Amino acid sequence: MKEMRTTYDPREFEDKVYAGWMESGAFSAKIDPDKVPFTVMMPPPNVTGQLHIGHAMDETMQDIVVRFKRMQGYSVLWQPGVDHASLATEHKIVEKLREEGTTKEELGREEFLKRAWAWKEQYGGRIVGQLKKLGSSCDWSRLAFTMDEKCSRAVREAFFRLYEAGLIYRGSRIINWCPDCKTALSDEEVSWSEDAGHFWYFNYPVEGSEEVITIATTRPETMLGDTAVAVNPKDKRYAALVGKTLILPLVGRRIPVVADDYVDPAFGTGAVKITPAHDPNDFEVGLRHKLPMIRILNDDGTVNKEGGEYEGLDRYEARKRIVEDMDALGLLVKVEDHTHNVGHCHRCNATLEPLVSKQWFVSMQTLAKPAIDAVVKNKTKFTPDRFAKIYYNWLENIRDWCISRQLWWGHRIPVWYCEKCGAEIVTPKDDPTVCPHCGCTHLSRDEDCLDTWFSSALWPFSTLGWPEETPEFKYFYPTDVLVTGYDIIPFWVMRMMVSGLRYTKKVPFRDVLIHGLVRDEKGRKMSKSLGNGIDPLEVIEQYGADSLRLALISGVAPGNDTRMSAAKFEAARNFLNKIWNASRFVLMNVKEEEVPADLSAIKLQPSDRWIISRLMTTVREVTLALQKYDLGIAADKVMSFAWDDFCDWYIELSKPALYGTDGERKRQTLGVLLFVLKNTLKLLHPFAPFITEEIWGYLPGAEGMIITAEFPRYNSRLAYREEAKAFEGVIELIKAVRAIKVATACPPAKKVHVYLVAEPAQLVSAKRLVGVNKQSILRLAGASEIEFAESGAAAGDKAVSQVSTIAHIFVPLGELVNLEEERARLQKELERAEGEIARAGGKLANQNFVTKAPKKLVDDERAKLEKFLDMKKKLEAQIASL
RNA sequence: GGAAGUUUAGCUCAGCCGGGAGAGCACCUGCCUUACAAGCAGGGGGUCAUAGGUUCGAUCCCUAUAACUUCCACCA
Repeated sequence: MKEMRTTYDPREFEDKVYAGWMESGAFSAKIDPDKVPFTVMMPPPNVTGQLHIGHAMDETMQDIVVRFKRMQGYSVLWQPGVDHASLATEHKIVEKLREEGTTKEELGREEFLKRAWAWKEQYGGRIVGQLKKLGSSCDWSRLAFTMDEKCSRAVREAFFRLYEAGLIYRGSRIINWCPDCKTALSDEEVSWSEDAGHFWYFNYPVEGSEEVITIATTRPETMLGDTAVAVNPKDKRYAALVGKTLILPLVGRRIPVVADDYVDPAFGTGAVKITPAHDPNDFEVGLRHKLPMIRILNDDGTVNKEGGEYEGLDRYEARKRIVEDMDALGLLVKVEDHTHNVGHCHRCNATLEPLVSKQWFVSMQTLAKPAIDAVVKNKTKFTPDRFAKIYYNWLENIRDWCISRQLWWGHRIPVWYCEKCGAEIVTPKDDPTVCPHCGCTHLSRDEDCLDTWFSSALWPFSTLGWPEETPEFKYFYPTDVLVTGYDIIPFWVMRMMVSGLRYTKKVPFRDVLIHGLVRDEKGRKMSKSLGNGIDPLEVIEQYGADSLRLALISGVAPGNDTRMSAAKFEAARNFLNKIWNASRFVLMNVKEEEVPADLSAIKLQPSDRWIISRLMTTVREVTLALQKYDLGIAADKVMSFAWDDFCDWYIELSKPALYGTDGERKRQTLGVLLFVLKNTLKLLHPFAPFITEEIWGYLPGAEGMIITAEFPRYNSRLAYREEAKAFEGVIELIKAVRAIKVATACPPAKKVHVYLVAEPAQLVSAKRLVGVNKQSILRLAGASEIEFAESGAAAGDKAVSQVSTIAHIFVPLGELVNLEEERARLQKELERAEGEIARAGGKLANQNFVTKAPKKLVDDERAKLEKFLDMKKKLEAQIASL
């Protein structure tokens, strides 16, 4: 047998262990009619992205669930994949081109796409390697890409179906435009921030009079596109002006004064300039009053030919010039500081321009209804369920989804236009060559791409081959659980639900497990600009992947944000070191011994039954917690069992047997140690897969790999309830003696003689329990001898005592005892007992409690009262004897 | 303006069905006890944000208040 290294060093084996899993085929999903499928779709990270701590948490949670289910015997498919991330990726490539001194327009579409694919090839594998470092047990042979053939086919089909149903339309709307990325963005892609700006007050002269109307604006340059000024119909100040015509300064355009409820008379001057082409509200006003829409900006944010003399200026330059010019004309009334919410591009952070533009939209309202119903009817459940409310909130207030992007990297919109008759042609599969309306062969394809999320929305079934009814689709769909952060609900969860129900008539997943954000130790979001990001790969390098995983889930409640710091990684690493050494200890003692293979061949001692009982309780708790996706609680239960019960108690208790002369007893104890260790490792495996697999390889009689071993099952025959409870008395006894020694400043190395005085009724069982465990008790309590006596007098005058469940403990400490301190200590004990008596007595004196509370509780209180009354009596006697 | 969340030990956070408040870290006291000092043993520390209510009984349920966080809306 190989020897384990003396220290836990994850770098030593993690890569090797992962390679072993890959080789074994343990990750590969199989269609097995005899098994129940369990499917998880990995949220596809950006293909050229890098693993960050948020991914690490998301992946860890999925891997825990997947490994648990795999060990439970399900036929597991964890489908991995990567996303083309249209805007993010294109943005990076454009950046690179800029560094090279060129642009995508100069390159042209074809050449640009070549560069993009090359970029994807260069960085596409990076994230996959990083996921492997983390231990992700997904089926890599099925690695999907949102732009691969399968997914593209699904995108095409989905678009076709929606188009045919009239749910995709093309129209002019105000959209969020990023002048840097030169594309439209969906509402969800806008990030808002409070920016310091100004409020400029301008006078617009009334035609044919000396009168003026004062408006206020935060974006003076948009006045170039003004086609009206609006006031509230109830506003008496302006009533006379409604219907009059204004002369738009600098431009000279004649524009009307209109009355519209949209205007708040109390805000600003109560008169609003209306720029229908550059503001969503103004757009609505424009529609209501049939105002012209004049777009004044080019795609790059410069003023277009509508701007007259301002043409070609950047929007901010134009703003400056216009304010100066208005001032020169005496039409600038005043300037105020003003902070307001401004939309920014979530990719490049440029200030967005709302502008009117022709885009493709999906009408969401009819699609949203089934998605709401499915959650109402519990076909899909959110964990924690409060996120269902967030989900409803979104879907109930949904607006149409702008799906076209002025990008090249992505799924090109599958719409062709006939150059002759102008017909729109959409086909489900093959590209059209002839116009079905006029027979013309001059067709041109729409230049734009689809929003990345359009393909992501199909992920749960496009990866399984939909629209084909593949065996995979039939077996693995619908999927079981989707794990993602709450920030992705509107982008992704919602849209998958909508598309899943629309195309497959089924919910795409039965459970949605939502987690929070990983923050830094001060609770701040991690960001590049703050430089407070934690690189998961560095953590893996320093502490190992298992430590990272444990740190990410322990002590975290579902859906809550969590703070990460080196302290947490260290704590996790320390725990794993404990496991490593405990295993090493067991193995060191096994050596050449013939250890019984299973429990039935072992004559179990009280301590054996106690640890097995604790193991069973833990198995039940962990299984339950995992089924409820309470991963933090599950990890906590395994860890405290492993450390507190197994390491600190059972291993210590077992030492006398291991170091003793009774070979049979030694082998039997080793049998129990191995049994408990194996089960502990299995319980721990979903959380810390590497170390458990590595140790598994050293264990005698451990067959195969732990990754495919069966997850421990609760066995009621091994629960040993009564015996375990009785054994707790031994633990209490040991603790009591230890406490006495510390409290009396007895040197740890000095062994004490312990006398026990038991109640006659308990004497026999107490003697048996103490007798069987005598050597362990002596060792753990630091005692030289332990014996039963008639009374405390046996311990002599200067004895210290403690009341415990099994017996009243007396320890003679001779000259070491400081009588004053001992009296104070006992007095404190007495006060505690009296407090308990008062509490229990008070409760029992309450007639309402006695009659209305459950009988068991009342009985328990009575028992407690008696116990403490007895304790009080003994303590008083002890104090009196000092 | 709408919605959700949080408030528990010095810090970070757990706490399932209402029935004596928990962990890790930090702190204090001892220990290099032949698996582990990344460790062992013992210990101190909490009006469970505030005020009401329901209940025999509330950290937990209800109402209100306060503080903080996040998402949505986006008055030019």
